[in-house]
Amino acid sequence: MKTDKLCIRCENCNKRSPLFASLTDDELKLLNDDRHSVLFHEGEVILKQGTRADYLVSVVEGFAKIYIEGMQNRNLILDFVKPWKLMGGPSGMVKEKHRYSVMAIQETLVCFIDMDNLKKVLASNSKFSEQFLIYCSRNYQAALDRLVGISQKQMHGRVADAMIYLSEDIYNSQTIGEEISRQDIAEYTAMSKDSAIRVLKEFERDQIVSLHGRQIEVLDSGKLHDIADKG
Amino acid sequence: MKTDKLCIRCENCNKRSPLFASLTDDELKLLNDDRHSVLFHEGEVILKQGTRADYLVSVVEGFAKIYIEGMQNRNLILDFVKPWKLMGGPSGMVKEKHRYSVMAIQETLVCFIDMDNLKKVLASNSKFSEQFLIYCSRNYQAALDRLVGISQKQMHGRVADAMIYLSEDIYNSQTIGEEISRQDIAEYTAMSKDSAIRVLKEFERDQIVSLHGRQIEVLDSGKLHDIADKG
DNA sequence: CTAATTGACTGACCTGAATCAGTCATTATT
DNA sequence: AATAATGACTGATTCAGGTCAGTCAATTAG
Repeated sequence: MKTDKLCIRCENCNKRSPLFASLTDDELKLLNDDRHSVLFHEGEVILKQGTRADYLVSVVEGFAKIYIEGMQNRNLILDFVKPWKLMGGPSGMVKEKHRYSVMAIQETLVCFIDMDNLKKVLASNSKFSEQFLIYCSRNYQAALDRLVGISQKQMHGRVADAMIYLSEDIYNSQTIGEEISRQDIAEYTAMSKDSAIRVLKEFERDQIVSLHGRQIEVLDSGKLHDIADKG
Repeated sequence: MKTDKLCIRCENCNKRSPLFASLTDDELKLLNDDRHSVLFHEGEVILKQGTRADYLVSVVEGFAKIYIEGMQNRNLILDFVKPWKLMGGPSGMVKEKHRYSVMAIQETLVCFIDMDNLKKVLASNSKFSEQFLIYCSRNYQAALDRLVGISQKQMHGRVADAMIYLSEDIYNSQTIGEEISRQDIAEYTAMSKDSAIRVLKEFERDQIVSLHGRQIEVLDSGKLHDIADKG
């Protein structure tokens, strides 16, 4: 980890979360107190499940995954994150331990914002506080969607969901980059790595995707949506 | 549905959610505008998935279940609710459609609070707004816990979780009341009704619970926790 | 009082998906 | 250059859990 990137002060930072748009300069200055930014390399843990949630973490640059370390060393990937996703909020609000870990998938620059300062700003700016609440609501709704998907769809549907999510929401492209491993797909879809590989291969056989090493190209997004809807 | 119960004004209501404790009389008066309380009978739908989320719903008296209507007519019960649980908040904040339905399991009295009034109060009272945010965070964390439980535990562990939750958090008693059907347990644990029955019978055989019709008595809470932890 | 319905329960069967034991290709190590 | 390690991939096997068909007891309807 090095800290030599130029994320000096919140007020000037053009990479800040759009959520922070409604803040005044003074409020940004407050968030800037005790704030520090750190560059993480691929595979490094940005935030570890079980540690005290003293900071709100903002992804400024790069790519990471949020995952829960469950039972018997099985992980469940909650989300893949790019700028400008905030993390640690929900746990931070209740000053508890983090319920998930975050790991850099690529070189990733993040900002650690002191939770007490965040709370002060939330108290002083009701517009911001409303937006933060909406932001948390969306996280909740996403969790509910995954709950239904994981509990009611079977492998093909879940992999289709993952392909759709990755290509449409994360990569905004037909091709899913090679930073996502088969293991990641398995942990995102709550299945074994072998099964994930099998399903992907079947999708390839059926001309739904084409596989080039780790890279996945979506060929037939329509069919993908069908499979995702059918379950 | 009838509305003849004596839930007249928020300011005097001793049954209001403890979350509302930090509100002033004026703020309660604001929430009271357009507020209405309704009594629902067993089996009646209090809140229907897909309808516009214009109200925050507060359970004042009774017992209900929150569930998502998923694919192929399968439901997933998110939670059993007693007073003074609030519902519809997260969807309401984003003025979207409700992501879940709520059905009365027993005769249940609920209060519908206008979402715009709630937003005004959230904006005016930062203490309340913080508590509401914490409340939403807890919902989110609960969803994450269920996500891990459902995706990583197998039947016995999931049923054990359900038994623990129902007896320790909902009923505060060794015995789980007969208003919970086997189907409910199946929908809460994301498994088929037949499998739920099977596991419960096995628990009875192993002296972990005893079954009297629908009523379930927890005999060995320690063993239940073991099973829940092992998965 | 009988017939129909409902929900708990059970055994037989079947299938989706995990596990295991490997191969192969690629990258890292000595 | 040889060796080890890693990750994608595959087929065979195993098992958890869903489905189905049906019984029984309790309630409801005619």
